[in-house]
Amino acid sequence: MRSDAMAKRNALVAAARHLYADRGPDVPFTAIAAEAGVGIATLYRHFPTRSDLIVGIIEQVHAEILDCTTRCGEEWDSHPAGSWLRFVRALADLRLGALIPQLALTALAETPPEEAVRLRGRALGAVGRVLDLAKTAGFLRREITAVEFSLGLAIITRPLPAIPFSDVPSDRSWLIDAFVRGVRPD
Amino acid sequence: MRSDAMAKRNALVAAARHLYADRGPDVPFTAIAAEAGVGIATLYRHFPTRSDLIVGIIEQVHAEILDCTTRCGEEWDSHPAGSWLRFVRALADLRLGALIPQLALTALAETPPEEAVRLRGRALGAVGRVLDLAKTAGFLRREITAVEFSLGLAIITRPLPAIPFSDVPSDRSWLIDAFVRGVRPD
Amino acid sequence: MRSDAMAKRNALVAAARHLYADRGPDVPFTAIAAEAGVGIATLYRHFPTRSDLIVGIIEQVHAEILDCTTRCGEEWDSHPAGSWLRFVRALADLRLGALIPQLALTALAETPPEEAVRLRGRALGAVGRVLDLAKTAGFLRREITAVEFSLGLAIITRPLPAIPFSDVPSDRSWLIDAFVRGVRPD
Amino acid sequence: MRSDAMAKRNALVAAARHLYADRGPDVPFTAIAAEAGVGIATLYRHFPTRSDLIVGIIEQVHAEILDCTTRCGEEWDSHPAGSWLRFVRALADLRLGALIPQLALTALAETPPEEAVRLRGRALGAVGRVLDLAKTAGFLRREITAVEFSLGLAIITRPLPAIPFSDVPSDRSWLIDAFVRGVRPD
DNA sequence: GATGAATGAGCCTTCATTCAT
DNA sequence: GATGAATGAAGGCTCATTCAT
Repeated sequence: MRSDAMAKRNALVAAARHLYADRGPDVPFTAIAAEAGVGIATLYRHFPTRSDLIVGIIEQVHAEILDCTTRCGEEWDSHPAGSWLRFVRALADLRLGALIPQLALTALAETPPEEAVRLRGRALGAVGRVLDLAKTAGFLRREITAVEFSLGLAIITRPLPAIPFSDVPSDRSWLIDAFVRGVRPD
Repeated sequence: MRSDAMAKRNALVAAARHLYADRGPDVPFTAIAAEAGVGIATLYRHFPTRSDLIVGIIEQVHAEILDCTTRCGEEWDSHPAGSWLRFVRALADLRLGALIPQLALTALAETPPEEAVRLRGRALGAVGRVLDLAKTAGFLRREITAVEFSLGLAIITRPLPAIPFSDVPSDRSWLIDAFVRGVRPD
Repeated sequence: MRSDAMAKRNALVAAARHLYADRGPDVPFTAIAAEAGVGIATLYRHFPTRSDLIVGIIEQVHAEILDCTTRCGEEWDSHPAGSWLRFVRALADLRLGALIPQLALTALAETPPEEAVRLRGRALGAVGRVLDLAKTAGFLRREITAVEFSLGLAIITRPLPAIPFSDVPSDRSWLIDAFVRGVRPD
Repeated sequence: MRSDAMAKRNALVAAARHLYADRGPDVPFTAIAAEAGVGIATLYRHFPTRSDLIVGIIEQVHAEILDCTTRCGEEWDSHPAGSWLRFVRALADLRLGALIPQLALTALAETPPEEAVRLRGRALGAVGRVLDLAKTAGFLRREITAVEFSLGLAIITRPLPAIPFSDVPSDRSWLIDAFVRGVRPD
């Protein structure tokens, strides 16, 4: 039963992450529970408050960010330029922007959960070390901080709600590439 | 009496736009009516559906976009570079991003209102003409379309909900400047 | 419409008072609204918080307490003993006890509503003046305060939930009479 | 193992009784199980229905009532007046009133459990015998029955929810004393 | 034409109860 | 036998929308 509960917990985090990214911050909890295939009360058992659910997502994202920075550090020396571009695109693929409104929600009622603060600090540190490599290699302006860089990437990858104009491009790699060029020193 | 009604209509549009930009997309209709100083039924009289209110806002925004393009066209020849930068920043100041969730809402129920499509087309045309000047002057990559450019600007100016971390910079001009650099040809 | 709204407001207060006394403090708001013949949202429009509804009831009760004290004061001189007994029984008939759990509820979240405090003070003052007459006439021990007297009466008139034993007497006048005797000086 | 189960059963009854008296009738079952230091399923194993738990409490209370009546009977002849007063106060200390809402709950679904009826009858009989002594000694009016007397004591010892007025006295011995005086013959 | 009162639908949250381990 | 995870049902509350004045 312990492993079964863990599976449901993971299903809930996955469902929440997917639906938040897909349908915006107003997804009903009932929809998350349904997507995960569990009852609403099960969601509350695993995540008593909204913050707890957010922290659950952040834990996943945190691990994935560390994957990105680790891989980038390993391949940096052999091909810095390609490594840098892959790093930024990999970070962008995490769709960090989808988490912004959730983080904001946790703020309304209280101070951010301690665990979230800790994880965020660690991730920012790891990203900062990659940014230092990039600054040294001339890929990144010296004045841009890890917070700014991450926030910028989050902003331009923040999911748009479905927009009723067919000519709106769904691919946003052009914007990411522009961001990469835009943060380069002159 | 006609002018009185017109004043209330304008007050409603201004209130809606202000509150959407300020408090996010979840502002209750009652709050909009209250901000405009009218009853809720008056809002419904002027704007029977949600889309009608959005169209009302779009009309205002449309006029302001045309202001930007017109002014930019007038000053272009004397100082193209400064004119281009001012244009981008002026567009950014319109905070087009604040409208995105509202536009999305109108999509859920129906096809976008004809009037909105018409206005959007006109604005995109005017922006496109400025972009052509910029492309010729070497400020903008040829492959970037008016839709992409506008959407990019909207994305990076989309209001963030309040975030519970004090180290997040509230000023976003650095991102706009990075965008301007990033859309430049190599 | 104004008078119509007032009628509904009164119906809500009456329904709430009746159901609180009859079914205890856990009556769902839906039941109160249904008893008053209005929708649930109408209840919330008239009484945005639980406290507001309680205050509404207290206003009614307050007026009735003042009726009791006034009448008692008028007839006192002609027949003090009968007047005193009638006064206590009339107070008991108000079933003040039914309000106790409600007052407690308002306390959990916040300090008691100012209006409630004011009305309570006035009612206690009026009751206190009658008690002074009773003390002088030898009907009441000197050490018993208005608060104690009222609370005692509230306690012994607090409604019981329906109890599944048929031999439980529903009439409680014997207890009230015992109270009257018990507060007399030796 | 039998004694282990018995210990848990007793812990559950004690927890339920304590929490009902302390936090009111709305205590969740999970809180009772937690207070007793067992899982929720264990509570259900020992007490399949709500009535069963109530009966468990009644058994304890019943034994304590018999203690009171027995002791009172033993000391009656040497000092009747003191014995009577001690008896009433001991009964009051049992806080029978705290059980009233629970008894009521068992009534909603069904007829009272047979075991409860039997225990109640025995306790009422024992109390009745003490009351007879008191009537003979001139401490108690002849017309007051054992049910009335017990109910009266339960009513005046029923726990009040916390009340938000600081001038409300928490001590209620004055009311019990008034009750003792009030039930005396003239 | 303007007002705001009334309404039902929907989401959030808790709790009693059952079931798999 | 004991545990605690899972569940649906129910109440609290808000909001978009309609109607009577």
